[in-house]
Amino acid sequence: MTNDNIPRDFIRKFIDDDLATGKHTEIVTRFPPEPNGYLHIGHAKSICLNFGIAKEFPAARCHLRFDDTNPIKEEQEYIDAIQADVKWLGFDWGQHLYYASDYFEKIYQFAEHLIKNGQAFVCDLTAEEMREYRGTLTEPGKNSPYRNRTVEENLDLFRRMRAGEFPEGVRVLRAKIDMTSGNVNLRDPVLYRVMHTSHPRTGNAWCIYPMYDYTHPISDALEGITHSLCTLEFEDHRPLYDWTCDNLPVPCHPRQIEFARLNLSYTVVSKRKLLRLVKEGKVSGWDDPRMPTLSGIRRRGFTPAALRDFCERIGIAKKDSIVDVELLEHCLREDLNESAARVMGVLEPLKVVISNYPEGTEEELTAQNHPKNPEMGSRQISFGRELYIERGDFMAEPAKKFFRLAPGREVRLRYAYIIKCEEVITNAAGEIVELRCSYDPATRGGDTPDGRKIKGTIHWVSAKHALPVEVRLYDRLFRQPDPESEGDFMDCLNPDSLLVLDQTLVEPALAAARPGVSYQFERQGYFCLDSRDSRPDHLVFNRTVTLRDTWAKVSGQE
RNA sequence: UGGGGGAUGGUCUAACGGUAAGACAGCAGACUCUGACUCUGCCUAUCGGGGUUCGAAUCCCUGUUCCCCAGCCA
Repeated sequence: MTNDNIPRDFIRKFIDDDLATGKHTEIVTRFPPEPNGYLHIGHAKSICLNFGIAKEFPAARCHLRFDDTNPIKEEQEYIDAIQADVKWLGFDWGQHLYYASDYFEKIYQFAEHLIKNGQAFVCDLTAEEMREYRGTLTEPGKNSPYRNRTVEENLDLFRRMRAGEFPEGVRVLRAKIDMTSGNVNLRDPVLYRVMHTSHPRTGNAWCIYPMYDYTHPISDALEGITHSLCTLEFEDHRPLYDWTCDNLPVPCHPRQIEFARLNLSYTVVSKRKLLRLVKEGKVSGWDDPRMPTLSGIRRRGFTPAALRDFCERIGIAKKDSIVDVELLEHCLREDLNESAARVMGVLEPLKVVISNYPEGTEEELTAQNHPKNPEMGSRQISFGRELYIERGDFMAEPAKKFFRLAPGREVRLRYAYIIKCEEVITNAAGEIVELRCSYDPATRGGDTPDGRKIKGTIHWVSAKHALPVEVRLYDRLFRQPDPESEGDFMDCLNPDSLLVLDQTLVEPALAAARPGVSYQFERQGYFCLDSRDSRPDHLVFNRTVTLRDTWAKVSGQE
């Protein structure tokens, strides 16, 4: 039966009921993107819902259908990218890949059916006139003067629309419903408009294209969709969805159910706004690792498993909400903590010379690839007289509760030795440029045979063996939790959302890193190779997310 | 009286007439060769007012408040 681990949201309960009452014996959902842009994390919620249901229920499937009814906005590039994103998220539509454009002929015939039944008419009102006739939210509209054309005239005109006899904008096909309806969507909505535009899939076969409200229920019905899930703003459109199914000889009448779209704190999730970020150069593109697009977060190092877990945890409801990004980060850390191999990388290096370590010698030490998972094995790391540690792991005048390196203090070098800071070397400007330390040969591997407690353990790299790389540190794109609410969202962009470090030194083993594989730089965070800008002679790593940092919280408060 | 939909801790989600639950965040502590992970404990909620009931987040009335809708976009 169904998976007990998945919470029973109201949609799944509807489906449970439909199965229990025998209304349906199989369940069919669909994910219906318009190929006019890239998928973002909001789409992930819908994908996980629709494809998730298909996976959970015994006889169920989910279709991927492109809602390609507006050729001026749609491109093959997006069709390809969307499929790649859905696959990456871990879902499979099998043979069920569809396009609304595949149904154009049927949709057209249905339109003639409506005309013949006196339920649709060709209207010559201009766009502006139609707006005037539509009325307002509080005042009813009035009938178009063309509303009473005969069936014959409508049929003739509509066929000539199809034949390309009219320029764009002069004639449309409208449903004949009710111009006085409180629901504006029912005030004789447009069904077809003329567009002398080539379509990515149908080419120049058509110069009239059906509208979403008319196309969607037909597409759903033709595919045998049982539950047509969409976002809240389509709630008002449901009467039209139902009207369409009720008045056409379609094979079934799917049930449209609406749920709240995903909003995330400190980010924007709307194609229009994301497009603006791209167009105004605030980010490097749709796949900028700071973007909430699937291509962006994939490049950033987010994992499909973390995304799926996230989508499951946020639930499905009808309440407008803003989910805390920290939940997303939590899901990510939880997944990455399990799977990422540990490695050492020094983001901002400070040179350390081990004064009592014999010059010209080096040795190999053993480091665990994952402390909680021995099956991931271990590796050898080189140790020598000259090392680099993180600048932030040394304080000339240590703050209270700071238990890393400071003058006269001891600290453990992870998997290596206990060292003690003997001398601090500064340059003419007074900046610390090097530390002279001594090491305790008895503590090889990091153990303390005498039982002494060393509170601090820090990461390091061997100066001689370290690999210089570029590292990109990302922070949230916006400074406000809800950038969409207050004024122009562009005004609260975080100027520090990207920090590029070019002095970073990492273990040489990272030369073999590949995109899509995450590493934990111990004590720093999770990183992955950048799939776009990294080159063999100039590796670029993206920081996916930091580790939780209690110390930053403590020290930041003082 | 335009139409449609919502209101449960800081955030998200459960409970569907019977002890308001979980997750995230936060706080305090334990553990630790990652100030990570893990573990323990704590904090904080039913929009207001009336009713019905032995008993209401849940049912009724009323008020408040938030969101969506006037594309030949989806």
